[in-house]
Amino acid sequence: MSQKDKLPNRRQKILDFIQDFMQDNGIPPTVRDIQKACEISSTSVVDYNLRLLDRDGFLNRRPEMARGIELLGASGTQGVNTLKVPIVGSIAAGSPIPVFPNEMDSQNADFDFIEISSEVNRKYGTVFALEVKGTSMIDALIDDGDVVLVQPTPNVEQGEMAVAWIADREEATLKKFYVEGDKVRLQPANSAMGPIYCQAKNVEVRGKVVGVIRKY
Amino acid sequence: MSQKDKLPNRRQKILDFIQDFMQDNGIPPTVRDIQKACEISSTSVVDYNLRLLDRDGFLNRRPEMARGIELLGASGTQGVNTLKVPIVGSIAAGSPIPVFPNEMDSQNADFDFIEISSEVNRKYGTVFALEVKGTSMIDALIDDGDVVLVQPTPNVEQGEMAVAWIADREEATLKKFYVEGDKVRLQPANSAMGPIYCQAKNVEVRGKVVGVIRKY
DNA sequence: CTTCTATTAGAACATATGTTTGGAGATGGT
DNA sequence: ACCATCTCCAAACATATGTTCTAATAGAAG
Repeated sequence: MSQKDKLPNRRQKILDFIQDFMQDNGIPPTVRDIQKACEISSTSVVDYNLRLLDRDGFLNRRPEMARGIELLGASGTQGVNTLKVPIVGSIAAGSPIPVFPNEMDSQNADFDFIEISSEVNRKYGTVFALEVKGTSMIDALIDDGDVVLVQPTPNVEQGEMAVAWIADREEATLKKFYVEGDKVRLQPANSAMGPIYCQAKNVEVRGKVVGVIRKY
Repeated sequence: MSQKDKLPNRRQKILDFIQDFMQDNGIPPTVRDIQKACEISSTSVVDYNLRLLDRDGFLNRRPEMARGIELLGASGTQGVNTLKVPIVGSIAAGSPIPVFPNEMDSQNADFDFIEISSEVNRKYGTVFALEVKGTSMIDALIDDGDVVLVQPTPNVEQGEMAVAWIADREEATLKKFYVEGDKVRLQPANSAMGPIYCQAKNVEVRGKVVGVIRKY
């Protein structure tokens, strides 16, 4: 596939910050904004990393233009205030997860969509949606059939709900995420189900849950 | 009310250009961008007019910040496909409910808003939102702090979640609704709480819950 | 006609911000 | 060890961009 080699830490941090900054301020940050926020010693390092991010297609840079950073990655950086988020599939403990929306073009008719306000997009960046199958997260008040909004990010805090990919099983699950030493505990929110323990390197966090939508 | 006095030609032109520019480029223009586009002889004139536009509330300027223009008003922030629904208040078993949004004008700053997609509006008509206080509906997977979307309607099916107004108590509650003969049973979704029985004519259904939104 | 305010002008100024340069550590392969 | 490559660093550099100063012009008000 494409380069899904996890982005270098610093570059990921830069990307995340740009996204945050644009959510908060509506305009892209300057090189020096990034420098301060990511605690980078020199603007040239920022420039260097931005160039690579540009080369690898994560963003566009408009030369010699103040705040000339344009984030790429589908979901249009501006304009319309409603987004159609693909419900890329369903997820439950033990069920396989389908393709991931890295190169998803919104035209693809194979998926259902859910309309969300761009407020979500401004706040979390590109998100996708998964329909929850089963009641493994019932104690977290997430029911069968609910739709969870997932922000694709490898960074999850202790105890946050996350979509985790377990490499050797080739399956994804929705669980609360805990790092315990070099292992990872994937905790269902269902008293009838036990946690899963994995080697940390065997688990890849695909994103975290930022919202739940239920329709009656 | 405010100055409907038509905006001076030049200032209108500037506003229009800023809007167009942001539409096309995703970021605000510079003073000099405006100067060229609007054929203004000097940047100081642009600055002058921007200051007035700022003063009159058409935009915000962030001092000494490149491209620090932020359009205000209906023009920029609000899109066609998004609605702002007032969160008219909170609701819980036993709590009084505030004014109802019949003649609510969206200007009223007393309320928070939640942005929803117009899809909801198409499907259910005008809806309003209530923040849920307490855990009286916890068994229905509605937690404290969740926001429920309510469709104002007197017609509720057996067992649907509804906002009920109990006349003689002068209070509103969020409950599951059951008609039993000439009485009405208002059933909390919390095993620790018992149902309320009322005379049917004493209960007025204000609307039913059509959705739940939760943010983490 | 004065006086005041609103607006325009041109130029210079101050700094915010993108870009470049030369070099130094890492790290991995040969 | 040596070389290649990636990454980082400090400092300068160039210019993009917001801001200010002074003066001129046009109406409106008195």
